[in-house]
Amino acid sequence: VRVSKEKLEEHHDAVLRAASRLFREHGFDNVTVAEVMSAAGLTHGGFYGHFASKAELAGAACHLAFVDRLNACDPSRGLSDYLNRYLSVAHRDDVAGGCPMPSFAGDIRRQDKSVQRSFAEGVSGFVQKLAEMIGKDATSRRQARALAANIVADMVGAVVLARSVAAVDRGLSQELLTSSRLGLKAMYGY
Amino acid sequence: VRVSKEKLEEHHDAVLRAASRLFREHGFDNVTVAEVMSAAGLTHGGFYGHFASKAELAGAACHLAFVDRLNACDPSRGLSDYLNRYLSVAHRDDVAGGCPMPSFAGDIRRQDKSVQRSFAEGVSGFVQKLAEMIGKDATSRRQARALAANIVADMVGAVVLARSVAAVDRGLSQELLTSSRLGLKAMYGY
DNA sequence: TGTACATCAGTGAACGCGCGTTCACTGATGTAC
DNA sequence: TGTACATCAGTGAACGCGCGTTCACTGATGTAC
Repeated sequence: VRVSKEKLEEHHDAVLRAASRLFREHGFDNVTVAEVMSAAGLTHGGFYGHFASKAELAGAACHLAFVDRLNACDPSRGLSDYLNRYLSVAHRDDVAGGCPMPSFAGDIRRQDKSVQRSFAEGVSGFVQKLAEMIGKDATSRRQARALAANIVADMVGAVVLARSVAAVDRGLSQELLTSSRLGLKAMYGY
Repeated sequence: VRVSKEKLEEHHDAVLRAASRLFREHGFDNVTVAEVMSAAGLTHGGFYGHFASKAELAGAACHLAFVDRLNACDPSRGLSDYLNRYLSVAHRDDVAGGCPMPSFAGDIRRQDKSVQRSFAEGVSGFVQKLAEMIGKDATSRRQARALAANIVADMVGAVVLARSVAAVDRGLSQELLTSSRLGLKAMYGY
């Protein structure tokens, strides 16, 4: 059932987008190739016409997740606004469409090196972007980068932990988000 | 090959200890029952004489990891010393014997409810313990708890991220640990 | 422009492999006398 | 204390099931004339 070149490209994108969301939601190893293809409206057999392996898809999906997230972020709204959204219940509960760092950080060590490189690039880029947002408020470049790295760790840790306990201890989950939100504001607002 | 009651108890403990380390190192779903039993010096068939299922083992192993960690921690050495050790390269690289929060946080959502409860209890207890360490230095109980929650998020996020990029970007991994170590000291030392 | 044919994206069955769990069996332990 | 037997912790083969990957086949696309 050959399809036109436009359809072929659409299918490729659909597979990649479906994978990016499904991998974030359930982790690389808990999503089957068949599930990704089905979410893209195709059958599993055709997968290897689009990607050489599941690992290659994982790398591409990880990269796409970071790119999407960086593009969606609007620096002009300021750091405070960004932290509020990142540490919100909405972001905690939108795992599939959320930041790839809390989703992938725990699993990435067990993935292929290429996937790990894709992830590390994303983390580095994210720290850099945050450092630039901070940098505007004076301080040296080194200090901004160090502060950014600390903020990223706090943000990611808060969301990872808030998600991990959300199903069994709603209050603790909320507390983790709120405490980091307030703590971070007190910190970078010094 | 029936064994004595003492041996039986020893075997039970050995299985639990092996599971606690292996699960922390590789994640619940990436360790087989056979591997746990083998690490305990037994064969896989005898497993169901000790535990009703792999999920039950996961819950018990998670609980044990938190208990071991809390017992090992010495509050009298102070918060600063504790942070230094938590955010060290040694702790980053000792996944099997390290804190269960960075190891389990990402996977726990996909485990049985009983395992999630065991984890949430551990997190809550950890925050509480940290709050008590902070509480000594004056401040109200509520503030101490909020500060503790933020510190925990930062610590866990830094270790999770440092581990996730360690294999492909040593410098970034180091940077994340160091930035959080310095940032946290500046914060709780205010 | 219309026709004939080669190409190849997609389909679904099948292959290997690994894992959680079960089970018949073994032989040392613990107990009843 | 010594003996006979029931118990049961541990063994290893086997069962079901799921998943990544392969492959023969299909039929629409794109191209050569």
